[in-house]
Amino acid sequence: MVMDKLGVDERIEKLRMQGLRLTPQRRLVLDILESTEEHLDAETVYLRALERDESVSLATVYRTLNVLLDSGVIQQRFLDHDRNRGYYELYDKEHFHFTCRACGRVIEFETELVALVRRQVSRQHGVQVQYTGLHLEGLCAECVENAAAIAHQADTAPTS
Amino acid sequence: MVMDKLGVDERIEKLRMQGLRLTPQRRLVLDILESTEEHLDAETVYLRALERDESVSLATVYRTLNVLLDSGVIQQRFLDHDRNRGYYELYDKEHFHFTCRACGRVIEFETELVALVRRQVSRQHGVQVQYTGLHLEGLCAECVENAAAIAHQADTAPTS
DNA sequence: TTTCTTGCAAAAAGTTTGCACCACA
DNA sequence: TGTGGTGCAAACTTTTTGCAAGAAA
Repeated sequence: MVMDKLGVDERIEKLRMQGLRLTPQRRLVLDILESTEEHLDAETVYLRALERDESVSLATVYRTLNVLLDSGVIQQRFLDHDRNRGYYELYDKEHFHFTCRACGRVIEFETELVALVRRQVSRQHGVQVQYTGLHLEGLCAECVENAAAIAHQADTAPTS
Repeated sequence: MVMDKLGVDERIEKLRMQGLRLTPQRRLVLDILESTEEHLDAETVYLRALERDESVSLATVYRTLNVLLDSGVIQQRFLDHDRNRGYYELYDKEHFHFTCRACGRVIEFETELVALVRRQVSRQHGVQVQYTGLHLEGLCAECVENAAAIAHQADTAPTS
């Protein structure tokens, strides 16, 4: 069974069907998002686009991202807690993110519990859920140890 | 059984313990957040603050909100999907939000499933979860009906 | 009285937009 | 060829910051 991952072509097809033109810039932005596991902010997409086409503009990147968002080909997430900036990624299978507050690493995870939450909320409030954003923050395995060490220091070195 | 809701005084005590000064402005911002069920963006807090003190500045509101955030007295959420702007609310019992995409209404809900998610992710990835953001979007009960009507229209009015 | 906080205004940071030119379909 | 997309620069929105004056502790 093939992943429910769409190829670039299928996404492009999705755009076409909406009467959108297929410009090199759009192809480029799509390809950038297609070829990474990361969640990129608009500026990063722009910088990567520049590497392949010196003449693209940031405005076009933003416009393209919005077009792709509207087409349901990509999605936008707000990952940070201290910086309000959108991050973009392909609209593939549903997954969620854990951000390490110490090292900034992002861990993706899946969970079937979210489906339960949706059902629960739908039933309790009569709503129809179209989007679920679940985002965890904390310390990753590596940083937990460091934090433990720091906490210990703090313990032994009391007032100031 | 009394709610685990903190009073203004307790929050203020929390600030004091961190060596922060208790200015009228901070009291004001805290009181504004204390006396609403809503999630306010910085500008709304500012506007409400102005009603009681003509001389407060937006900069102070932002600075105060950040101080309160750092003190763990309030928390910041990103609720919108199309407008990236921070919303602030008291750090009380854990709850989550559903935003109606049609009318903008925000419904708060609680769920014990989130605790399960945390445990699941902690176990699977060895991380330590410190914050959980869960945000649903969709249509509220009222808007579901309207949407149904609109969808029906779209069905009967095909190409273009 | 010392240090932290405020107000003001200016600057940042992120995103959108008007307009003339350009290129997909 | 015509409509929609692009680049550029300027505007907009949200948030932060430098600095001198002001006020908690």
